[in-house]
Amino acid sequence: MIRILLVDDHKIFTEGISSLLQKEPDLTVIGQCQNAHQVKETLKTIPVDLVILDINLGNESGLEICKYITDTYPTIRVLAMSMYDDESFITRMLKNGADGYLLKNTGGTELIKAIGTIAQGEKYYSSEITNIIMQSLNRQKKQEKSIYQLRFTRREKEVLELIAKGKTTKEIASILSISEKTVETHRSNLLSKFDVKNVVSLLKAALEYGYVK
Amino acid sequence: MIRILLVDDHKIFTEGISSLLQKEPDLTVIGQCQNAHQVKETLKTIPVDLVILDINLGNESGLEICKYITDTYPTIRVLAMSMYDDESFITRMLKNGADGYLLKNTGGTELIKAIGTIAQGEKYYSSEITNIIMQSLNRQKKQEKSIYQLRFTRREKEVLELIAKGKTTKEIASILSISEKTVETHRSNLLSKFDVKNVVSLLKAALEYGYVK
DNA sequence: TTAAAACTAAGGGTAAACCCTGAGTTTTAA
DNA sequence: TTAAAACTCAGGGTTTACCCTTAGTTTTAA
Repeated sequence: MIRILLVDDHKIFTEGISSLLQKEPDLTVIGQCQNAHQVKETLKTIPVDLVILDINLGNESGLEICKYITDTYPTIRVLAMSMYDDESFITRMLKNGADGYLLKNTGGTELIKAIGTIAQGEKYYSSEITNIIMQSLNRQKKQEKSIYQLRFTRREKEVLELIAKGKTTKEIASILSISEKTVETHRSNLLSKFDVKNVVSLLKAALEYGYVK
Repeated sequence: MIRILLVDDHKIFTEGISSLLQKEPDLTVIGQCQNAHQVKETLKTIPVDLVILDINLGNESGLEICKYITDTYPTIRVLAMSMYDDESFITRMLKNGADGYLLKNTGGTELIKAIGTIAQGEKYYSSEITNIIMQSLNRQKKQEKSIYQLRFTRREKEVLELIAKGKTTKEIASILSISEKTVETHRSNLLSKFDVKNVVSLLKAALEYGYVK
C-alpha cells in the first residue's frame, strides 16, 4: 500500500486527484495540504511514502517544500506536478529532490504509472518532460541567447518594473536616485537584451516572458 | 440528471473533477475536452446541460469557447473555473455568457453547489468572486469615467492594435496609408480616452481591459 | 587578489512621442 | 436633410526616447 500526501493550494485539484486515486486498490491518500505549514505538520504525525506536489510558478514555495521534504525525510518520494513546462523550473525542481515531474495535461493513467515507478525508488520522467530537457540542452548549445536564459541585473529589473508602470526616464531617475543618463543606459541595455527597439515592445516582451506582471 | 461536459487543457484536472462528480447521483459527466475543437464536435453530437470550463489567462481561447457555447446553444449553462482572481478577467468571462465563476481554491462541496444552482437557471457567484467584483465597482464609481464605457472608433482600434505591436507613428502611417499627423491625432485621442500619459501606460491599460491581446 | 561584471555618468546627437490649436472632408444616424 | 461624429491633416512647439561612445567606480566571484 502506497501512502500518498497531496499538496496543492487549489483544494479542488487535490480533491479531484484524491477521488481519482481512491479507485486504485494499492494506493491510499492519507492527507491533503494547501500550504507548506500543513505539509510539515502532517509529515510529523503521519507516515507517508509519496508526496504529490503541485507547484505554481508564481511563488517559489513549491521548490522549498520539495527541498524540505527530501532533506528531512529522505525516504519519502516526491512527484512534482505543474502546468508549467518551463525548462529551468523543471530542472530546479529535480535538483531540489523531486523524483518525477508531470505536466497537468497528462492523464490519470500516466499519473498512476508514475506513482508506481517512483514508489519503487525509480525516477519517472514523462516523454514530454524528457523532450523539454533535451531540447533545452540543444538550445544551449546552438542558440547562444534564448530569452529564457537572459539574466538581468538588480538595477535592470528595477528599471524594467518602473518602465512597466509607465514611468518616464526622469521619474525613474528620481525614484532610484540616479542620473537620467544612467537610467537611459539601463533601458538601452534592456532593449538590447530583449532584442526590441522601443519600450512598447519591451513591455510586451517582458509581460510575455513573465518578467513583469 | 445533469449532463456535464468538462473542458480544460489539463487532462488530469478534468479527470479529477470527473472522478469527484461521479459520486453525485444526479450528475453525470458525459465528456471531457482539451480544446475548442473537441468542444464544438462534442456539442454537435451529445446533449449537454452544463459545461465546466477552465480558463487559462495565457490565451483568450476560454473566453471564445464560452462565447461560442452560449451563442450557439443558449440553453447550455457554463460554469467557469480559473485560478486567476483578476477582476477584468472575471467580468469579461461573465459578459461572454458564463453563469458562474469559481476559483480553483474552492472545494468540491462548493463546486457541486454551484452546479446545482446554475443547472436550475440561476447564477452562481462565490463570495470571493462577489467581493472582487464589488470592490472593482467601488473603484469605478469613484473614478468617474469607467473604462468599460469607452467607445473607440474604427481607426482608433486599428491604431491601438498597431501601437500594441510596437509600431511607431511613421510605420503606422505607412501601414494605414494616412499622414503621420493623423496617426498622432488618433494616438493622442487614445491617450486621452484611457487617461494615460504615454504609450507604455496605454498598452498596459489596453491589455488590462482586454482591448488588445 | 585580480579580473569580470555591474553600476554609474556624461557628451552629443537623431528620432519619436507628446501637446495644443485649428480646420476641411466624409460618414453616420436622427 | 442636417447635425454630430469620425476622419483627415497641418503648424509649431516641448519632452522623451533612442543610439553610440567612452569611462571611472564599485561589487562579485574565481
